[in-house]
Amino acid sequence: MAVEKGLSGPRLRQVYQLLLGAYGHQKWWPAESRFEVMVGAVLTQNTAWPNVERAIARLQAADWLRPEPIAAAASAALAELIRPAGYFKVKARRLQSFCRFLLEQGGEGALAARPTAELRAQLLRVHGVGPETADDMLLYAFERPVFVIDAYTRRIFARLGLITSDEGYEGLRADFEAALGPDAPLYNEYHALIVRHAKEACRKRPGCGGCRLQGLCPQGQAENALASDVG
DNA sequence: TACCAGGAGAAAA
DNA sequence: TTTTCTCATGGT
Repeated sequence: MAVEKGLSGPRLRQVYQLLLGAYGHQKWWPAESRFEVMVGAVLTQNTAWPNVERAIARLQAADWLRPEPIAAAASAALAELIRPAGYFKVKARRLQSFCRFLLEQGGEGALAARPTAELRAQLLRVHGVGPETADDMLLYAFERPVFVIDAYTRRIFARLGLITSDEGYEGLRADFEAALGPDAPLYNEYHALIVRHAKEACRKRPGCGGCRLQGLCPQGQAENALASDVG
């Protein structure tokens, strides 16, 4: 199955169907509550997910997986709990900023009642919440039709020749959303499949010979297969 | 031992 | 305004 060139709805849906056919539904985000999704979004910044899971488990064990104790904690104590996620001093400050914002705003319910654009702008004003983290929260915690552009998305779609690797975050997000139309469940599944595929391909290194979707492989070794699929 | 992983903010140019 | 630097653990 060849993937057509250019970022358009039919082409994006073609890639989506390839991924869905290979991996099935991913049922994301891997969390038990909206708050856990938001905490995970901060902790996963530039960090592998298994390390985030350890940090979340430590928060849970301490009964700190709530905004109140995190907001009120000594930064050093919080940092020690989330140490496995890396960048623990930085992320402790970021988590506290976010939890204080959440409490000041009246909690998750109050945020959930706000229009997407307004909520996104507010999230972006919180220390430690950048575009990708805000969009993770909007899509996975608040089920808003916001497409998350992460390193995996860039790598895979650049490899396919559908985007260039240096496109800005906001422009790229707008392009994906315009091509697919507003559809939160689709964005949810699509991003989850992209991450799944990137991890799947990574496990196949070196060579990716066993990758089930060579034409979408994010690894450089599969460029020949990619070219034949896209061409 | 060296490199990379689901960023973001601050400082420097 | 844009680019570079810093943060840090754990797995491969």
